[in-house]
Amino acid sequence: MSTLFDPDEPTDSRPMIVHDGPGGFPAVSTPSGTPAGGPGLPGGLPGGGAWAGGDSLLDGLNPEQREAVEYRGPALLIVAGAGSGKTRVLTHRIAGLIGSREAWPSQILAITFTNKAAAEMRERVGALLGQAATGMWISTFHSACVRILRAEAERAGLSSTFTIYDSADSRNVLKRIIKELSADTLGFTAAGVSNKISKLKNELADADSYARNANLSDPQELMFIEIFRQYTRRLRAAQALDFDDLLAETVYLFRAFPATAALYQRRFRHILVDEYQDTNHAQYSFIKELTRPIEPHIVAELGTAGHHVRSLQDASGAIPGASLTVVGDSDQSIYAFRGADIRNIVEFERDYPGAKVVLLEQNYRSTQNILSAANAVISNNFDRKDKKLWTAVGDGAKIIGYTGYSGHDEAQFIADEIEKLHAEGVAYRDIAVFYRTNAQTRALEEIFVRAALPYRVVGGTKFYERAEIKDAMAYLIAVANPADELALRRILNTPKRGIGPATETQLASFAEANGISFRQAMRDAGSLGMGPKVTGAILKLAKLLDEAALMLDPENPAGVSSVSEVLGFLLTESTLLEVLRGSRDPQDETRAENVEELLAQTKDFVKENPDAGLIDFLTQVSLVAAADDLDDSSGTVSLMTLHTAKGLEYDSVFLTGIEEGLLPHQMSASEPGGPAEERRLFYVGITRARKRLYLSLAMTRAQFGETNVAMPSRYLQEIPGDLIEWRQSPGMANSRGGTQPRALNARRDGFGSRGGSGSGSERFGGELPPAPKPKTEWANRVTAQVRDNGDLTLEAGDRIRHVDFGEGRVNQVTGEGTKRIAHVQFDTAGAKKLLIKIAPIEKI
DNA sequence: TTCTATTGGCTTTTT
DNA sequence: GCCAATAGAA
Repeated sequence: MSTLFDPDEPTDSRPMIVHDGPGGFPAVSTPSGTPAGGPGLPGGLPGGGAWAGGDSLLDGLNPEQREAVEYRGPALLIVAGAGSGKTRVLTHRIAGLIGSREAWPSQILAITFTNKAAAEMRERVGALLGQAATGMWISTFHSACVRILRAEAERAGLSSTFTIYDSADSRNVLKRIIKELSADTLGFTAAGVSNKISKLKNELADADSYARNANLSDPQELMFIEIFRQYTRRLRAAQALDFDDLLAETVYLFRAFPATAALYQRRFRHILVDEYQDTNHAQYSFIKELTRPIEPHIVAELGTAGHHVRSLQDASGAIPGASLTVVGDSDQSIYAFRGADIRNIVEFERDYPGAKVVLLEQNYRSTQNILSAANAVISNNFDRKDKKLWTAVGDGAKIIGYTGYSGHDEAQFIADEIEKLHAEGVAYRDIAVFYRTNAQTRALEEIFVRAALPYRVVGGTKFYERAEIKDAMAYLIAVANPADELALRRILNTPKRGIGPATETQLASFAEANGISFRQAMRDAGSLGMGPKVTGAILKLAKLLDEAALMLDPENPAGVSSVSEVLGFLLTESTLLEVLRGSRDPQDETRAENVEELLAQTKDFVKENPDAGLIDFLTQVSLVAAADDLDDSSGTVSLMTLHTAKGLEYDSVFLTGIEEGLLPHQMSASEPGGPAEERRLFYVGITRARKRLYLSLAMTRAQFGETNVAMPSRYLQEIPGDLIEWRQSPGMANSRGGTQPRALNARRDGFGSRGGSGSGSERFGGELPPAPKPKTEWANRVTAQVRDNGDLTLEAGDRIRHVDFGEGRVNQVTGEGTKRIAHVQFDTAGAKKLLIKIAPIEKI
């Protein structure tokens, strides 16, 4: 073990202890102590010699991957097809930079889109380097920005305790503004405005810059600008930033204060960005600012301020821009709707002249059949660089296709197939079901619950979006950031304390009239002349918050309490938990459990981050994403949207709802480039599968409680027919139950009539789906009502009748209480597992 | 003020 | 077919 000098934080230079890592990191200190990156350093790794134990970083990499790991220069673009091992390349590249002593860990900034990707990268770099990984910034765009903004809050004109508003919070604020301005009469909705503002902020526009280019004679435009202004003002007043502000404010900060930017430009010498195709303009600018060279006079300033600059300077006294590595695949760009600009990656070479480009096309994930399907689909997108994924692992199983009569029938097929796979030894955790819209989960969940299939929905209504969690969090936010009016209003009458909207308005106008904060107005409620009961309630709440704030005050002689202690105090004193527990609404029981879960989470947080405070906890919660809480070790099938599936992989993948109107989605049709983006989405879904891929659709789809006819997706015919084995093709599904006359359908030309290769005529049975009549004869019709069989007892040998599957014999009963499962051999429908409590069955 | 009943509006994807 | 917002009654 030895002590190395490391120019760690931009504001101070602390020595750092480097331990011998398990990988045998050589703890040899360089007396000069400056492996500072940048030009002038010898390229390449010192012959793998930096790696004890002889296992070179390059072992097991193909030539292109090696090149991507070894290349040294100002800019590198790695075009990485799906499953081509890009995370491996990135982590090895980072490990190489550090292992060869070209860079200190603290000089590395690796950016990903999700916390999960960041965690995985951190873990893998850690495995390669051991403890030496400490000090690196491996984080998402958003958390990197939060970190910078909190550190530089004063410069940015913010409180370092600023709150982060999620989209629901923003919409709440907008809703109030729209109501106050009566903008709803002009057709403004909170969601619509929120979208537009978000788009503008992603383009680094604000209300003023937008107003400059707007047509001011248009009342709609004028109103929008007014809403935008008010919104900005209110967030400022509440010391709050929305998601888009985090990026934009950081860029503004860097542009306004070159010396502040220089701190980070000096520190981060190697910047790596994952999923570059999904960057929007703000994110692009953030990276652009960070890689900007530092001018000599600012370098001199830094030097005088005691920052370590000498070894970084070039002949002119400037510090050259950091080296930038970006990884991406324009075929996997699926966030254009959120402002992602594919040009960022397409024009990278023009943007960073002299950039090196490495192409990774060998796929290590999927079988050739899956890749062929993916290639075939994506090749229909013109204006793309041709790129063909290939693999050495062989064809593998065919893609399985299935057309259900309804969404429930489709779900039943999936449940059955999953059980089959499981019986063959595929673990549940290696199976995933993808869909385009969250609404599709309903049918899947209904069937999965009945089939007693262990599953979990990734994303969807997230834990932290639940009302009761937001309530509890609002208490914490109100303590951390007293300026946050939104949080205060939220908890004002939760739990019910008799403070209605009338009182709320009174408080707000009192605050405005006297130029005090809402919180102060609450403290002064006594002088408002309201009823004693209401006044008392307000004062009690204000006192509670003040007491909680005191618990966190570093000046408090009683010592500083932890986040969990404060939350526990707030929950008890506010009686929030007590009220939920005592409620007669059965759902409140779950809500109470959720709040208790939150409390448990704060305890874990405190344990894992002993030095972190309330603000750190709130930040972490604000930035967790859907895919982040994905627990790989859990033995459950994962359900998620195609969007959250990006970056993940599973042995067996079910792509559901491959129908017109769903994929491509109705809404995308009107947008320019919409259908192409939807195709990429389909491509992303296909390429998640390692061994088995299932494509399923339904002939009718319930939507808004009405069943509508669904047509096979146009993308389906782009897959060569011989790659798919149809268990039930759209044509077969259609001809079920005899030959009824077929309705001519608009999409006829797409299917069957086109001469496909080989099995072309097989593909959809040659004909198109008719408009199916909602008949009860369909298999697996599921009634929406939740059945309750009460304490129906079954045991092996019993015969039962199932609404859909007919009669069968119970082979075995497993599980306990409400989770008892009957394993039934049906006479005609085969073997099924059923959850006894709710399955539509009766004993005979 | 709070609880209940009814309506209306809605669904694309998310850091 | 669900949720949230609204209106009306206690």
